[in-house]
Amino acid sequence: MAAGQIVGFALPGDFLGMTTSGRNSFSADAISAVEVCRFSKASFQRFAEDKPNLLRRINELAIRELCQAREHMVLLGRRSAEEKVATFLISWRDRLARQNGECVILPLPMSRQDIADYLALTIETVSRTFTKLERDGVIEIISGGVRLLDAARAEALAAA
Amino acid sequence: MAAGQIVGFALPGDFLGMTTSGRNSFSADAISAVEVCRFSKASFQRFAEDKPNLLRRINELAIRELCQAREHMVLLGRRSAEEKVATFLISWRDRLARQNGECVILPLPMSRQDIADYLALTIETVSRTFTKLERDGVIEIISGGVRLLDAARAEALAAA
DNA sequence: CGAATCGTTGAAAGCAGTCAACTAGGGTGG
DNA sequence: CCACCCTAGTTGACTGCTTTCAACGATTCG
Repeated sequence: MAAGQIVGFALPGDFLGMTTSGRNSFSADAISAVEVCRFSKASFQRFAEDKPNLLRRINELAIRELCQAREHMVLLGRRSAEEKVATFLISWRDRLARQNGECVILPLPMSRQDIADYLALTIETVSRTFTKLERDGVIEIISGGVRLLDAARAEALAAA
Repeated sequence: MAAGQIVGFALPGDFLGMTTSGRNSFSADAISAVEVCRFSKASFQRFAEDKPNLLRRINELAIRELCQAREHMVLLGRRSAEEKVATFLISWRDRLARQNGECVILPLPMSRQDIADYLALTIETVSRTFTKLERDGVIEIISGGVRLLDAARAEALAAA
């Protein structure tokens, strides 16, 4: 599917409770092998019925996602292609780091089209921007991902 | 403050529980006279402690906001200035209608700058787009708002 | 080896941003 | 009461970034 809007990439352990809601269809696709735990909304609700701690936890998750969504709005609306891509790389790196520890090589299992949809860019602009970042010595494009050569510069672009 | 990001406009009765969260500062400003009920997060949490119905209700609110935020992402990333403004006008009209019933005259108490920040446009583009919509007979610009002359066309632009 | 898909690159067009001038209202102080 | 200023909004000319359209490489799979 071309030119959709991707609102996020999930990593192992992530909770996707809020992605689909009635007819407001947001769906979830897999870009690599997945194992999922799935609950029906009703039975989950029954399960959580008398567990205020769990409910509060879910609440916090929703609020966190909401804040992220709002951060992402700023990104979509106010940042250049280069800043978008840099921000994407840095936050992707940080999320991976939280899972596997620090690393210089960033695997990017999603397609350029997915990145484009996530950043509200075209696939061509994403590609060009990757190339530009490589020319500038910020990254090196390798098969299935990138090597982050100049994290400081990337962070500067992301923070901008 | 110029060129910020406005994530929403609140109407009477709206719940702003999720707008500020720790250091992720999103703030709320008033553009007309307001009456607010304010709870500290802690005491509200204590109050809601043993009321799963309330917690679930809050949850639904958060999820609704999250979906709206995602819809808004699509708007910010994928729509032209004209579509953005039309979408803003239509959804603003619908929200007003839910409060006061149908109306042709839409009061716009927020400034052009606010609209621009909400739609991730510049004030000039917002102004030009209003003018264009007026030239095309979709709206008439009046003091403090607009008159919606051709709702169908506006809706078409908004749905696009 | 072809076919297909994904990614890269180039050239051109278009939309929104930037910079700047101008208008209209609203409030203040002489 | 009027001159002045200050802000909000409009409009114009121009630039520039991203998109669009198109061709070209690279990799995979039958």
